[in-house]
Amino acid sequence: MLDPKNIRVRYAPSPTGFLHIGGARSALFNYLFAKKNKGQFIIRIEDTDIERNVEGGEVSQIRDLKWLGIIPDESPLEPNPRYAPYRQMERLNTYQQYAQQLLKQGHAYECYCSEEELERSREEQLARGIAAPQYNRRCLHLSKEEKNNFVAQGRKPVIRIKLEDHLTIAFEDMVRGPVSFNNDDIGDWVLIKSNGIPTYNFAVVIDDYSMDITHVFRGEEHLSNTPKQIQIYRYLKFPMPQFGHMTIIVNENGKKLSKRDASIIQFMSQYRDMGYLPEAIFNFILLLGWSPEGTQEIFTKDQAIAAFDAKRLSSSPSMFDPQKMNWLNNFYLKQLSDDAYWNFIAPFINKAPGVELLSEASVKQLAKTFKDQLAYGIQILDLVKPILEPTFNFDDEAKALLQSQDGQKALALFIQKLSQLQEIQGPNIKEIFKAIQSETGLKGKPLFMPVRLKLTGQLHGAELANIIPILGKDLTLKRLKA
RNA sequence: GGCCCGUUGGAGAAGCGGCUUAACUCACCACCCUUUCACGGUGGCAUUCAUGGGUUCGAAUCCCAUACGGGUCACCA
Repeated sequence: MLDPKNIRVRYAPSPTGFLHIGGARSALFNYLFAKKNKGQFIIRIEDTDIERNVEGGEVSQIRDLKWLGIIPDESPLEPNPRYAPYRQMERLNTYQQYAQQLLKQGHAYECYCSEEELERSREEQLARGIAAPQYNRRCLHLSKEEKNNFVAQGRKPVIRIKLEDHLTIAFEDMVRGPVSFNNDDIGDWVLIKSNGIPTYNFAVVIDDYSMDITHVFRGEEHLSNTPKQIQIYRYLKFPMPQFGHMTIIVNENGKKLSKRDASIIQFMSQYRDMGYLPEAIFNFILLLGWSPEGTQEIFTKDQAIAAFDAKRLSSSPSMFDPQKMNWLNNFYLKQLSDDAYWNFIAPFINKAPGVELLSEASVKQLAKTFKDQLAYGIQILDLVKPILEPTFNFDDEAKALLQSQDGQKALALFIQKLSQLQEIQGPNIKEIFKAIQSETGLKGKPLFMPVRLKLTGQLHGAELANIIPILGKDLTLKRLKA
């Protein structure tokens, strides 16, 4: 029996791939809804497409979800005995049992049509001008003899549902409001495939019922599946959960993000590998298709749970904006303590070519220098390159500065003063520049740029007073004299 | 094509009949800070809510039509 006071929701991925943005978002909103209502969030694995399942799909999905902070109360790895098992391929008996019941009640029938026959019928209908061809019910009233004939031919039947004709199926969608479909636009679809495995639309109903799921938030692509499922609920007299269909996330062309879409990085593991913080991704997808009541944009997990309200889920599609994602990640990065930041950035910066020239303390300093502008972890490699492994391709402006009398004078004086310095520290470097300025009257670009150019090959970059102590006296002088 | 859903600035969006000549955030632009870059700060950026009708004293907000976009029509989920 459904207990309306105990909210149970689920995220039900098929292990045909790794966790991507769309999946993470479905999971997130289900999770928030559960936690907001003190209910349970469940992960169920829909692995009935045995052809497309991939190795490690299930494990990585659960791992990546947990990384994001989306922690299941129940999953194949942490089952509640009352509801286990959590993989559909382990629940085959249950589906079979209900399919037999439907068969007995006359709400389903065996169909022996071959793929070719189905295809032919489809083409015929198309030729007759029927826009949405559907199953022609050829096998609806098969005699025992006809069945035996098919079996003798070695055909294996599927089980199809017998839809109630002319039935309008209406429901209240938690995101979209009232929605209705007519059964006449749907054909008798397959419940159990000829290999004995249920189709998605059948298995979800049985599972959502068996697992006492009360609310279903899923992607818009399932909206037109819902009437099919509701028909099963009616036949089996199961209490229905509430449905809410969230919009899809689209790419910059306005199309649904497909797994093959190269324009946007969409797998969680890729974001993790690139150095995005789980909190930032959590926060980012939270705001994709949902908005809070006020103007708050930064949400911790607990704040998100407290603020979450399914009524504020958007019904128009949203585009994934990598720029805002970067902004958010940078925001969270800046919040990190120095220690936490170092723990985060070390694996990235330690891969930078040339890093071996520096002591760990210097590398730490170097990383810190870029903390405020870093969008994501591996970006540190680009930022650090001019310092650790500069290339010297000077443009005209740079050449002019280096060759000018003022520039050469400033550079020479800098080298001289730096050589005499005992301890290289930021304030000392600043003092040297000040001294040169008062001795020569030079300022601005001619004063600073020659040193910067010889040191990093760039006209832009982090403050010299920060960089030079990191590189140390020897390395600095070597580059300046080169 | 049938069915279903959607349409507020470059992006995410608030707005739910008068308080709106439309919040907030990202991006963009300008200025300030600054040797430069970045960070930070200040300001600018939709007289208009896809279009056309209607309802109303009054509409982005309600209704209808059109256009455009998307989802779905499998023995995939």
